[in-house]
This record gives sequence, structure tokens and C-alpha cells, in this order.
Amino acid sequence: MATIKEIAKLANVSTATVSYALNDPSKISEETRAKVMRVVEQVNYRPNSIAKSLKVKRTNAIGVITEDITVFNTPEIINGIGECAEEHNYHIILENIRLYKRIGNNYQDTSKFTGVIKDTTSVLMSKQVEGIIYVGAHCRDVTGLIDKTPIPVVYTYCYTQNEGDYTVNYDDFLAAYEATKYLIGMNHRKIALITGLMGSGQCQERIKGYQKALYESQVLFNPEYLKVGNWEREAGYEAGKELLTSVNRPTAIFALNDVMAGGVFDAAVELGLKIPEDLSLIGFDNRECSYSYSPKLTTMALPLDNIGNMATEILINSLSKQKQKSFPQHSKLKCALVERESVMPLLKGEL
Amino acid sequence: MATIKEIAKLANVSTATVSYALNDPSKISEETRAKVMRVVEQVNYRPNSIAKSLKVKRTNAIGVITEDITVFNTPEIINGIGECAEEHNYHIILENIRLYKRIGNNYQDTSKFTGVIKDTTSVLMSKQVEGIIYVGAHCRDVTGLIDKTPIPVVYTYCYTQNEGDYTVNYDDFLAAYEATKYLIGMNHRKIALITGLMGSGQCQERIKGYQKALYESQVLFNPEYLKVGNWEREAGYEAGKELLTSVNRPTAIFALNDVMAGGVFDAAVELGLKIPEDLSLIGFDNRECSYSYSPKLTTMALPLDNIGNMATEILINSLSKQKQKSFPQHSKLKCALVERESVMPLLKGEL
DNA sequence: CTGAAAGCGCTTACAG
DNA sequence: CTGAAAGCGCTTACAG
Repeated sequence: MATIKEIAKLANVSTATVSYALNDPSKISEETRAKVMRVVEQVNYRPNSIAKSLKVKRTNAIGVITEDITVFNTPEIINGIGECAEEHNYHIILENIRLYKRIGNNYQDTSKFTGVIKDTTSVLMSKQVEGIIYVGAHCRDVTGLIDKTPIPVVYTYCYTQNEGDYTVNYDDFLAAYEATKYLIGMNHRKIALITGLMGSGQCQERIKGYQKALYESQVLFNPEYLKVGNWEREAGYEAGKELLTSVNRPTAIFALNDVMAGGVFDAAVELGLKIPEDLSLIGFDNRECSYSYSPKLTTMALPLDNIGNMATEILINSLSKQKQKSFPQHSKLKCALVERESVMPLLKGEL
Repeated sequence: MATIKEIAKLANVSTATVSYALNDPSKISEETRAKVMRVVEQVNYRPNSIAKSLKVKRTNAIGVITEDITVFNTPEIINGIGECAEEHNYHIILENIRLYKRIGNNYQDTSKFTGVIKDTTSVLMSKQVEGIIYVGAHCRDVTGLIDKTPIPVVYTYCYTQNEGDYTVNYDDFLAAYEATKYLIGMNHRKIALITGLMGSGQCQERIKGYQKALYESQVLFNPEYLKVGNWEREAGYEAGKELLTSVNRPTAIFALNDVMAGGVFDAAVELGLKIPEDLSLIGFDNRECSYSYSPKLTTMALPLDNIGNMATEILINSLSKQKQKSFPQHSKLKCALVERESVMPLLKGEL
């Protein structure tokens, strides 16, 4: 590759002039600029941005640490990050931790991989990234994973209690509230809920959202309609079966993820019940599988793209001297209901 | 951040000595090395790798251009790239083109986005990446997309006729051959095939594999068992219905992707046919949905991780002065059958 | 074994 | 408007 020196020689100017021609044309005459640009194009000269970065002490690079890029939520978050980064002329150094391969299902225990994280943030910092976005594979508390750094880090799909650090997730409470409201709007009153692991904060939030929607519409919360699951299909099947064989069979089931909803499909088939005619079903996550069930599953879509976008917006904003906007420290983005074929309104007579 | 100069001052040595302590301890005494390292740790000094890169003219960075990270094949390829890159101490600059958002379904027409590609390779080169891996969203000819570059580029999940450029994909022919063989091994003889778009080279290869397996086992190729699809679920449904209502109903169907296999499930349900009792079904791709059908779909898994690994291996190998290994210019990796629940052996009496 | 010095490819006050 | 020069933070022959 040619250097600025060679361009300068070819154009019969100083390297300073070449630099100005490229970066700040106002400083030189249009004439010399044209002269320089001609040889720049001739030689197809591309400035070495490594050298520039060293000088100006800015890299326009942000580090993205993903816990596991093969988990369904991550690619779309990266997509959102990339989109926003591009707008602001930032680029991404990707560090994918491969958490599952590394520590199996122990991801809850963040102490198992603080070592890796320490190393990767260290590498990222030595590469002079201006900020870091951390993308969790599961929404959980990740406090202490990343040491205090001189550069900002924003967390997505997980949260932290480090003061000063930003966090962007989606609103579990609101999503469950709206899903339940939707079912109620379809005249359902016997609405069962299949939960995830009760230890999960997300799960708790969603239960609260479900209950609030119920209360608001004056439908009594019936504990028999609350089945504890574990996010897995088998649990959805078991819960579905219990629910569907109970004396006071619900007319609608809200499964707290699409995978467990798959288990409800299994139970319904086994019992000869048709969805949505005999049972309305709604899932959560809008994963690829939700589209593959038959009938296609109505579900809550996660705002993954927006999470990535917002996280990047926040990061880049906090990088600029005069912070234009101010963001809440903990954003919770809105999920969107995607209506497909698994929910049917109850006729008034069926109430 | 501290610099090497400050470390030198604190340790009472020259910057050269600090550098040696960090990079080539053999050049200095153990004693002074210890002295230097002590202050390095005290200050938590991290060398600025931008500065180092400028000096040594190596960045240990590879550029990864993905057409669309939200397409199912891409994350796992990136995963494989990351794994291999890490082993060799390389890092990744990710440029995700967002092809779908940009040009919709026109991805076949590569001329629609040569501009974007030109810009991103240009950026990548100015950032001094040592090589580029291109990850297609769909396997197709992509010749001419990237201009001749002074650095190596290897193509995955697509191919090119640029001489000198490496390509790594999976073996469609072999995969279809083995899937068909498997069905034959299960005593099936009436094996129907639902193809994708006939214009696709992959589709052609798979048809050939299917036919070869048939011939080898002396089962006559029956053109009525060959239904042309288009990769979409609806087409699988239509083809499935025709097949399953024909006089000479096949005992097994091989759908050339998992999505169309979903359509076959639909047709089977509609016709009251049970899978696998009344019909064995096998898919292709091992997408998330294949696991969500009921019963779970037996399918061919794509070696995505390996594709990423191999591509990176090839790239990094071609970067080293004395190329240790030599690789075929066009690798075709082997798919793996994943046996689940949608295939049943035919009893001899049923033949 | 250790240090002084040049230089990687840029940018940017500063002087003219 | 233009150029000479210093300097970003490193590495690495070279001399001692």
C-alpha cells in the first residue's frame, strides 16, 4: 500500500497538504486539493487507519463481547449494534466467548468465566476500543463480571448493579401484561400461565404482568391456572396436560416461552384438542420454532434489534464530549405481539 | 493508560528494555525483567497494540464480512471462525452487510451490492486486516463481488471463480446421497424427493446424490417421486399432498430443506397419516424448527462450525510465510445425519 | 545485557 | 495557502 509520503512526492506537495486534502479541504486551495486527489485516485491510496488512530487517539472501534453467538437472541442484537455503529462510523471488534462450549449449562455462575472475560476486555482495551457492549446469552445478573474500566460498557440482555453502567433489556412485565390483555380482549377469562424457572427475575416480572392484566379486568387470579415450568418443552407438555385435563379447563394458555408452547401443542394433540378452536395458545420470544408449529404460534416478539441499536446509541453518546442526549440508566424496551394463528376469540356464549 | 515510557522511567530502564521484558525476555537478564514486570503489574500496564501494529506491520486482525447475520447459517460459521482465530491469536472485525434490509430478496443479483462490498473491503483494508472471510447468506456464485485484493480472502457458504481464492462449503451431493442411503437402509424403496428451486446448483447436486444412492441399490428412479419445490413450507405442503394421495404412495419423503419438511407434516396431518408410522420423513439443514416438529425431524446437519474453522485455518495458513499445510482450493465438508423421530424402518412384509 | 535512536504512517499546531 | 517538524506508543537493529 502506498503511504502519504509517496502521495506527497507524486503530487509535489508536503505530507501535511495531502493530509489536509483528505481530511480538511478548507485548509488548502481547491486547486492543490484537486491535484492531490488526482494522484490519490490514481494510486488508489487508502490511508492507514492504524497510523491515524495512533496519532489522533481515537479508533472508532467498539468491542462487542457476546456470551454465545449461537444463542437465538444474539445475532439480531449484533445486527442492531452494527446498524447503529455504521451510522456513526464506528466499527466492531467481535469477541465471542462461546460460553456453552466452555462451561456448559453453568452460565448462571458467572464466576466460572470471569477469567475469560478479564482477558478479553484486556485485549479489547489494548486494541483501544472506545467502549464495550456486552451481550448476555440469558438475562441475569452479571455484576462483577467486568472490572471497572476507563471506557464505558453497556450491558444488553443481562443486568448489572455496577453504578454508572448502562443496561438495556426488554420489558418483561409489560410484555406479559399485554399478552394477557390480548387474551382477555379475545374474551378469554380462564387463562392459564406456564412459567419458566421460578428463580428467574424475568419470570417473576412476567407473572406480575399477567396478574395485573387479570386484576384490571376483574378476573380472579386462580392459582390452579399457574403451572411452574422450566423453559423446556417437556415441562410445557406436562403442564399442558394437567391443565387440559382439569375439571375447570382453561380456554387459553400463555406459555412463557415458545419452546414450552411446543409442549402444549404436544399435549393438545394427544388429547385430541384443536388449537385454536378448543384452546388458544400464546408463546413468548418469537423464535424460529414459533413459526413452525401448526397452527403458527401467536407470540411476543423480543425487540432484539432495538436493544442492539439503543445500546450502541447510548455507548456512542457517552463517548462524545458534549453528550447530546441523556438516557435512562436501565432501559426496558417494549416487546411486540405477533398475531398468528393460535389464538381465537371466545364467543360470548362460551364464556 | 500508562505508556512504555512511563514504565521505563518507573523501572529505571530504557523503553527498549521494557519492550524486551514484555516480548523477548531472552534478551535481558532475569533480574531486570523481574524489575520491569513488577512495575508493569503495579500500574496494570497494557501495551497499546495499535502502536505495536503500526511498527511491526501486523494487526492479527481478520475481517469477517457477513451478508446477513440473522440468517440461520451465519452465527455458527462465525462461531467456528472465532474459535480458530482465538487459537491463533487473531481477532475479528465484523462487518455485517444486512443484505435483506438493504436489497430485500434480490440477493441473487450480486451487482446490487457490489458498492457496499467495495466500501467495506476498503474500510477493512485501511484498518489493516490481514485477510478477509466472506460469509454468504445463501450458497451461490459471487464472482466479481470483491475486487482483487492484496490480502487473501476466503469464501464460505458461497463460491467464486476468482482463481486463487479459496472457498469452503459443504458437500451437497454426498449429503443427499447419504440421506437417501439411510432411507434405503431402513428398507424404503419408494422414496420421494421434494426439491428446492431448480436453478440452484445445490439443488442439482442433491438430486444427483439422491439418484446415485438409488442406482447403487438398484431401485429405479421414478420421476413421479420427484417434486419440484421452492424451499418454502407451502411448496412442501403441496408436493407432500400430491405425493401422499398418489396411487403409488411413497413410504418415505426426503425434503431438501427442513422448512418444506414442515409442509409435509401439514399434508400428513390433513390426510390423517402418521409420521413415521405411515410415512418416513427426512429434512435438510438441521434448523431450529426441525427440532420443533412433532415428531422431531430427522435431518442432515450442516457443518457450519467446521466451515468457519476450516476457512480460518486456510486464511491464517496462507498468511504465514512458510505455509505449513496445503489445502484444496474448494473444500466441501461433510454433513452429518441427525437421527430423530421421523424415520422408521419398513418391515420386510411392507415392501 | 542495556540504551540511544530511528522509524512505522499518520495529524496538527506553528511559522512563514 | 503551504511546509517543516514534532510526536502518537511502540519495536528493533545497532553500538557499547
